[in-house]
Amino acid sequence: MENSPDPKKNGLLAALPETEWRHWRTLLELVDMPLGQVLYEPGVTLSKVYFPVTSIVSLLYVMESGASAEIAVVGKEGIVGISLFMGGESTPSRAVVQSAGQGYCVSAQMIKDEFNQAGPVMHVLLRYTQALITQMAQTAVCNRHHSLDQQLCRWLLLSLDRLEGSELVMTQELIANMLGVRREGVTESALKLQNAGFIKYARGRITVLDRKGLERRTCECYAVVKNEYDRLLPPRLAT
Amino acid sequence: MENSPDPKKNGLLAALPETEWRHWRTLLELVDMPLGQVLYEPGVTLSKVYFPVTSIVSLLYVMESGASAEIAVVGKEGIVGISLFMGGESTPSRAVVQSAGQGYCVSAQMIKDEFNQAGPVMHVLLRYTQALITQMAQTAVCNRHHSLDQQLCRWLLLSLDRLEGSELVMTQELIANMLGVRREGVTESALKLQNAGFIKYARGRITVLDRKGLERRTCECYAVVKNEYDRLLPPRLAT
DNA sequence: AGAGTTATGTTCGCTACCGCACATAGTGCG
DNA sequence: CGCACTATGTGCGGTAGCGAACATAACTCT
Repeated sequence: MENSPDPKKNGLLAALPETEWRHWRTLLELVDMPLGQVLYEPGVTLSKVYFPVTSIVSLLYVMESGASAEIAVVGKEGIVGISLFMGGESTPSRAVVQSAGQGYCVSAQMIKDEFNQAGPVMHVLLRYTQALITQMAQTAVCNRHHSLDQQLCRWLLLSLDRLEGSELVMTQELIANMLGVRREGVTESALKLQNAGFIKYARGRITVLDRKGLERRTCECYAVVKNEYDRLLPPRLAT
Repeated sequence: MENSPDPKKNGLLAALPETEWRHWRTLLELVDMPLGQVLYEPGVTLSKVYFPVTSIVSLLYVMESGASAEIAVVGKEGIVGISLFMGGESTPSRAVVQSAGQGYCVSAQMIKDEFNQAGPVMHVLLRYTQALITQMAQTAVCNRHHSLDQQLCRWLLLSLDRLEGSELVMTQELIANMLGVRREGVTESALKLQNAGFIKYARGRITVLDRKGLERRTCECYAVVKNEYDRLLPPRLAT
């Protein structure tokens, strides 16, 4: 592909020591990840893992009724498919591309082999997994206690952190699916944010105008998660 | 202590291969775990891990406002303190003994050493961690979509699975704290369950009379979690 | 037995969100 | 241009759970 993004734009790949890295380059396959693509289904053994670079992936659980709820979101800081190295090989949730982009793909066998060498790769992946756990835990807390307004702010901020720029391509309908609420509810909350001058949007494009404003309006959950990611996966002197 | 429970009553300890086991016996220290004991606090580096045997431990997040929400529950199937071997050494949540009992305690250094041998101990712990992740994820889903009635059933069943017998020593006030709801709400839901003949209770003692009844009334979340624990940690030919 | 404490039961007004129905406005495509 | 489609806006009745205040009942300690 003409302009492949640097694999080191993915935080986990960037965290590999130089010796590991030379080996890994050869294993990585760049893939396009279009909106809505399902990376894995509940209960199905994974065959690949993905390191998003410009894409964002939602882990979500879809109920028997068809209603859904996002459990966590993975972007350029992480990896999709932790159950492979955790040993379960599958999960009850589904991974769906929430924001189109590219990522690097590695086969199940390779990631397992690398992990099982029990070296730095393993330790990075485990620290990432702990950060992911914090995100899930805080999602549970937030779902319990916070208003839709606050949750929308949190969600926008989490997405923003995983993108270049300040524009999200994302309909309110989709956001509602992720948050597990009504589309109308998202419309109302989004209006409030727009009227406050924090965002502006039109037909599936949301532009964040005032990040600090969102941070002021959201609940503590965002900061808890952010701090934990920063603590566990300190940004390297990246590209 | 006169009548120490068999350490192998803990599912993870029971899953150790015989060779590991002979070594481990010597590391385990039996401890009493009284109701309300805090095993770790948010952000504090853990110094021990706990393998509950007859106790149940809640992992919960306490908000700035003082409100709380349970993230997951750990009993004789698991271990309290995964952040030690995951590499973070601490978490933003708190671990509190929800049902008094005993457990086995191992120092931080020992569990890390054992884990870092990258053998069967590590693999068992990681599979357990994946099961725990599923529980957290499902808690998030349940908090989003299900009624207090259903959540109470789920909570009772999760506790029941981690105890001998069918009596829980637990006030409605405490349950409300765990679920992150009002005490009055728990009273109302509990009344419905009592009127339906599923449970009976009085002043901090809840007796489950009809487990199947609870299973019928709860949401799918309970079964999802239970199945995942059974899949990831198949019961051995234990004591 | 009596007093204080803890656990549970009940009521009331309030709010956020739901489900539904429908209105409006951009966008793409013939 | 005009039509169909998609995204967003709005109104309305219903309800689950909230916060607060208070009632009752059981257990504890002296």
